[in-house]
Parts: sequence; C-alpha cells; structure tokens
Amino acid sequence: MDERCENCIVRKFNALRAMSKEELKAVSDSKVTRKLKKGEMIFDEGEKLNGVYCVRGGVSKLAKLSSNGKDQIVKLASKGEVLGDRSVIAEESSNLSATAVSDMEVCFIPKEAIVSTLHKNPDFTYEVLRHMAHDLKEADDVIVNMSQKSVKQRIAEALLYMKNHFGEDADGFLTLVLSREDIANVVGTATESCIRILSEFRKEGYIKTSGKRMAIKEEQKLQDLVDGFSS
Amino acid sequence: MDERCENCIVRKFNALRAMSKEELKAVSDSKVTRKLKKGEMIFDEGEKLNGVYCVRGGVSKLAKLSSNGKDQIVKLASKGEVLGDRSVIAEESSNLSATAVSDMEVCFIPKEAIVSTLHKNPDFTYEVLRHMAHDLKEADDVIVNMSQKSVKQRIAEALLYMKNHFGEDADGFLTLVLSREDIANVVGTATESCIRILSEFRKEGYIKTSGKRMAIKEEQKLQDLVDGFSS
DNA sequence: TTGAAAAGCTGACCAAAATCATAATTTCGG
DNA sequence: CCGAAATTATGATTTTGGTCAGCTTTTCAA
Repeated sequence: MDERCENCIVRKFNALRAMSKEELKAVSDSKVTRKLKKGEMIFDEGEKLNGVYCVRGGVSKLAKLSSNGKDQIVKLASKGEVLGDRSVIAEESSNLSATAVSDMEVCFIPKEAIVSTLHKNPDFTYEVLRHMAHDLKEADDVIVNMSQKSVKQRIAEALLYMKNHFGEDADGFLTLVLSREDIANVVGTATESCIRILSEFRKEGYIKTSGKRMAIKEEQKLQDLVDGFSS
Repeated sequence: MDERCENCIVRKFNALRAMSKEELKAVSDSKVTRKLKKGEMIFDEGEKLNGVYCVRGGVSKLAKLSSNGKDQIVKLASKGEVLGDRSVIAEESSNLSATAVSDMEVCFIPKEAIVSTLHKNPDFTYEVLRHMAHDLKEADDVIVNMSQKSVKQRIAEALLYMKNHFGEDADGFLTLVLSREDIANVVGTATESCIRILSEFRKEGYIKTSGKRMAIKEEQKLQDLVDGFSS
C-alpha cells in the first residue's frame, strides 16, 4: 500500500536485493500488500500461484497433507522470506499450503515482475539460485533428522530452532507461539506424543510453560539430547 | 576423454542443454572423464568441490552421515544428472557424500566453467534454477514420506521407484541392484527391518529375489500398500 | 459472563520397529 | 576351488511411539 519496496528493509534478507532500481520500482508498482489474521490461509496445496508472497511480518507455516490425513509442516517462514517462488519458477501448482500461524503482513508480487527479471537480470537469477541451493541443503538435513532421530530428539531440536530463529521475549518465553498440534506436525509425530514429551521436558526442568507459551530453561540439556548424549 | 560434450546425449537430460555452442566447447575442453568402480567414492561429505560431476553412466548414491553413525541416502543419481552443483553454487562445502553403487563413468567439470556461464547466460541459470525448484519439491515429498509413512510403505515405494527410474532387465529383475543395507539407508530404517519386510514381500508373492537381485511380481499390490490400502 | 468448542493432558493398551543374537548363505580374492 | 568376510536371514526381546478413551483447562463468541 504505502511503503515502497525500494525502502523496505525485509528485502535485505532475500533475493530481491539483487534487483536493479528500475526492476524494484516495477515490482513495487505491481505489488499488493495484504494483512492476514492468525489461522488464515495464504494459498493452498495444488493452487496455481500467480505470484509470490514476500513476508513483511508474522510467521507462516508451509505444510503438505499426507495420504493419512495429517499435515506435515515442512518449513516456518518469517520476515524477509519469499513464499511460492518455487512454484512460480517451476511453473507448476504449489505442492505446499501456506497458513499464518500469527497475524501477518505479506506483499503479493505478480509473477510477471519476477519472471521477467529472472530472464533479464542474471545477478538476480543467480541470487535466487543461491537461496534455493541453500534451501535444498536444509531439506537434506530435515530428511536425515526425520529418518534417523527419535521423536524426543526432534522435539528438542524444534524448540531450539524456535528459539534461534524467532527469539524470545523479555521473560524468556519463545516469541513464536505454536499449538502442540503444530509442533507435532513440524516433527512429524502424534499430538499426544508431542504433549507427553513436552510434559516430560517440563518435569525434567528443561522448559517451563504457561498456557501455550513456552520458555527454554536448560538449553544445553536439550542440545545434549539432540546430539544423542544421555537419554 | 574422447567424446565431446557437444555430442554427448546425457546433456539432453540436464541444464547443460541451455548452454551455447561456445560455452559447451569451453566445458568440453576443461572436463575430465573419470571411471569409477562400484563402491568408490566420488566425493565426501564436507569436501570442498572444485567442480561438478556429470553422470554419463552407472548410478551413484548421495548420502549424509547422521549423528547416530548411520548413512541416510538422500538421492540416487544416474545418467544425465549432475552432482555437486548445489555446493558449487552455494560456495559451501558439500553436505553429502557421493558413492558409486555400480560401475560408473562421470565427467568432472571445473567450477569456473559453470560459474562463468551462470553469470553470463541467463537461460542457463534459469534452467538450473528450474531443476533446483523441482528437486526442492521432491525433497518435500521425501520429508512427508519419511515422517508419515510406515517402513513397509517406504520400502514398497522404494522398490517402485527403482523400477520406474532404473528399469528392469529381460527377466523382469530390477536393473539397479542395491544391497539390503543400501535400501535400508534409502528408507531410513534398520537393515534387519528392511530384510524382514523384503522377505515378507517375497512370501506374499509381491516380489521374487535371486541373491541381491530383485523382481517386482505384483506392482499393484505394492502400490496399494503405498497408498494405504489393505495392510 | 457463560457455555460450548477447542486445546491440552494423562493413562492404558497395542503395534511398529529397533536391537541383540545367531545362523545360513553368498561373494570374492587368492 | 576354497575359506574368510560380507551379506542375508530369522528368532527373541525391548523400546518407541501411535491409538483410543476420558478428563481438565483454556479460549472465544454469543
């Protein structure tokens, strides 16, 4: 609406920074800012995307429905991240759904603005490519974790991830508040198992909880779990 | 050694086809063909790659060692696929190891030839990008399978994958011959569990085995398993 | 404010899969 | 062709985690 992409700081974090002044202007002119309430869906699995979404604020979960009816959360995206880029580039419909897990503000950028820049500005394309190569490496790590680590380890890891990527507030509580079900869907387990293990962590004194807010008290203990020490 | 990239058919299958005649000539002049025996390693996890490997023949497993000491096979690459591109593009050391699971022939292409083309030829960069976007989608599927499907389903899926991607010989046996351990590492399970389930499939008549060679007898039954029908 | 719905929690039970042990078979170098 | 090493096979046991059921707490809208 009001703010121009040229001045938008979130751009610093993504490939848009490799765009030229003019390209950025074109993007800014065609973009549409959209506010979303927690729980609202940005796009659904199988949907044809006409552009990408640049996250200005809030957090989104990218999930895929598995054949057994459960959602698997593949990625949590926040400020500066771009959603839907893969589908636009591959010219396929989205293989993931995107839903706000907190109130959000996103900018929709029509695909034409992206694709034309991809064809004309090799620096931009290269930058997008680097981001994607990086994402692919992260995906490898997720695959290995999923197949080789226990549910307990994966939950410990998810907690540390939430702290490192989304931070904590003044009282030490994790900024990102997820339901137990969402956490379960991140680590790929049953909600009850997730609740059980979080309770265990609480009893052990590794974390404390207050409603659905959580705080990490003993980061090292969680890290040891992830690394396979103790049990 | 002898064959020129310009005439190499495997190029048809990868992003190299978007290169210009001149660029291809430069690649061809700088490439080194290398033959590998089954079991030989092409590069190791953590290694700094000075180029990419284009697979001319044979099959390679891309694996990552998890903290519990087990290898997780993330991808099987065959004719036409390029290995190491992500590390070269991200300018990071490799997060995966590549090992020949059959005798192989690969062409090593120094990274300079690749990177300079990436900077100069947007079509090539775009093509690489499209491939990577596709790989990323596949990675999402793997994540979902790993976390939501049973070991039995994943093994059934692996067998179908082997048939569809590597084919079968005149007798109906899968062309790609993997050890039980490798199959276990693809699906992320214990070798014993893998053997047990393959035995079960044999007893049910879904497959037949002859040493480590395997043939799919009832493809539909395996597919039903994957889709969650029956049990 | 209140009452229904959603989310969180806990126990009991069961199924899936890992682990440990041991034996049979295959592979392969000499 | 032979024997050691690797691979495959199978049984017994334990652990992990999923499912079902019932209960409590929190949330949220009428």
